[in-house]
Amino acid sequence: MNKENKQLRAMLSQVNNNYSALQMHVVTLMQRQHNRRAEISPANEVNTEGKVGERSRNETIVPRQFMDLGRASMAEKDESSPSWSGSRSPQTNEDASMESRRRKTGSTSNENKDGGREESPDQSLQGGLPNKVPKFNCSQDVEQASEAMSMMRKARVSVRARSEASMISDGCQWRKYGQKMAKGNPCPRAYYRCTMATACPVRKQVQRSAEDRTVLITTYEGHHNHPLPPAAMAMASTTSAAATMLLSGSMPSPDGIMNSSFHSRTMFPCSPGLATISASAPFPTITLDLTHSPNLLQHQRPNAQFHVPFQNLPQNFAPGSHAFNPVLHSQSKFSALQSSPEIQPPQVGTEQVLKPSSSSSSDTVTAATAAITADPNFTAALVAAITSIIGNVHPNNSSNSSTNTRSSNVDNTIGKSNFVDN
DNA sequence: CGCATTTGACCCGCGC
DNA sequence: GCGCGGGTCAAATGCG
Repeated sequence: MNKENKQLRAMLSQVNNNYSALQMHVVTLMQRQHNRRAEISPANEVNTEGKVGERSRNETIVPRQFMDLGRASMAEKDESSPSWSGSRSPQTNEDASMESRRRKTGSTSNENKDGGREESPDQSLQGGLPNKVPKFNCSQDVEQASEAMSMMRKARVSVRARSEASMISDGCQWRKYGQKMAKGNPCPRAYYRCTMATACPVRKQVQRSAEDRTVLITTYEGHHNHPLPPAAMAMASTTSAAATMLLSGSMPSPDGIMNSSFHSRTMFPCSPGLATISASAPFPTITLDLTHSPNLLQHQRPNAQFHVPFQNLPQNFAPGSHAFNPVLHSQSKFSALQSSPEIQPPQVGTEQVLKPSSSSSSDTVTAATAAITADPNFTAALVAAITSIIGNVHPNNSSNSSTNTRSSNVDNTIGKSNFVDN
């Protein structure tokens, strides 16, 4: 098991490294494309109104597709830093406006009291994606990146798992800051904030399912701004990747597949019923359902060296492809998808089913993330890693009384489940 | 005594 | 404008 763990960790790290390399590549290409567009923009100004609208729509798509890149680029100035958690970034205008919006009630007494509220959400990714990317120079990019970050803060990853405990352990330390009765559910919803760092913006909500009280629904939001212990890394990476994938696949082009004005849900083909996207505005949410698959081992192949789908992506990367169309990329990896009324309560609104498109566009960050997600081997391996890591680390991770309740429950839920994301 | 949790109050967005 | 519901704050309370 330990040996396997080491292997898995090494692979995970390699995956992240590849991801980082890919990010850099993409950002470089984006910059080139942006510069090119800037050069020809005067010609575009004589377009019809419709064309102009279309163009501006495209421009809003780009930063959101690569929101991580934008955030990372702003967060990290020292490109030589190998840090996974990255350095703290300066507060962005978006944050300031968000904060002022939140605080515009006139009460300024605690304006600076709670550092977390002042924190920029443009932290390194939950789970720590490298921030080693070129910096945006154009102020428009910065603006767009800020918007993207704000969206990232809003993106949520929901994990459904069977647990008797009040909270599943994910390796992080959480402090409860509120509890509310939510409409339509007799069980209260608890609100937690990460306390591993003073200003960590990550929050999570924990609530039992109304339909099945044994199911615990944990919803993560935000990105850690501090290094994570291995035990937390697994879950954080998972949720972060899921959020990234969700957002990269849900760009709100007005005529897009996952228009944010829709309530859309999507299942992953590799594991029907295990992962669901619910992109209902303004908080697109991806749900990872760990309650359906009875036995992880069923999904593990003996001697399986899990395949990392995008390991060769940089070579395949083609700037002229659909690389900048997130919708198409989501489509390219979501195949034979179906709606999943049994996973989440039926939602009012339109359900959209993503259909496969031509495969030539399968080499972007979006596709890579989706590919990881869609790989059952990776998924199964990650579950094993998480399970064993939690088991190993647990004795040292006792500072949070809430997480102490984990033990058997977590092992029983996560360990038996088929974890859907990377 | 210090820290975490509880819980009522408050803020804010949204729909009517 | 008003009410509702989700989310957060912060004083009170509990606990080790």
